[in-house]
Amino acid sequence: MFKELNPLLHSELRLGVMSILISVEEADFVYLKQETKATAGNLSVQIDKLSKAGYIEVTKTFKGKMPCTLCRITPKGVEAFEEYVEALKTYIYRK
Amino acid sequence: MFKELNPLLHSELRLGVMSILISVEEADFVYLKQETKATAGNLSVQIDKLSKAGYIEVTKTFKGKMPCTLCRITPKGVEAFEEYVEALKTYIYRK
DNA sequence: TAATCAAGTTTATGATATAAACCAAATATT
DNA sequence: AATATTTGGTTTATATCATAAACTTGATTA
Repeated sequence: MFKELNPLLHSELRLGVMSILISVEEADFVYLKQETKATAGNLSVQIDKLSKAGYIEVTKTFKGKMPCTLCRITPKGVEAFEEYVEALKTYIYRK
Repeated sequence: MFKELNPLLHSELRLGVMSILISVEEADFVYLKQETKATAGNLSVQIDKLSKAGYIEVTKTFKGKMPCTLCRITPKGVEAFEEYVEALKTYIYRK
């Protein structure tokens, strides 16, 4: 019947971040903030959760002298996202 | 870019309930409980929220001597569900 | 050198999902 | 007939979570 919705992905902001990362494969904090229209604090917290779950990889570098937090999706993250989409379909395209 | 996800529908159980009601147009409490595998308490709370939002209509009747809570989706509920699905697609099928 | 801005992080809070506990009526058991 | 159990729920308590506000650190500007 219905598949379970991974609670880590069933969150507007985290889903937005994952959605971006699955298509671009690398994005920095500032870009993610712009695209998702999130506040910095919220984004920081949610990036942390995705990172701790092993869904994304976070690298802290510098762009010139400014700090720059780079995010990339991991294979585990890709898998989780795809599973989440499959699960969603059981709610949306119910037969 | 991303469309907002109606928080009332962006909840596993409420989405499940709406998903059922959009296809069958009438279902009772017991059926919804079976299909969603929810606890009665949780289901009761979520049905109440959907009802207060005007997304579903709840009628309390009897089946024989046993109480029977019937739920039907409203036009407003159909619209909200369809909008939610459109919004979801901006996260899932991102161009 | 003081003020402002950029890029984040930490903390506080309010909302939310969920289950546990409860209730009332019907049915089954002794 | 009284008691226990089941059915169909509702109410209440709790723990988690999303979010924004407040803070930090270093760079840039006035």
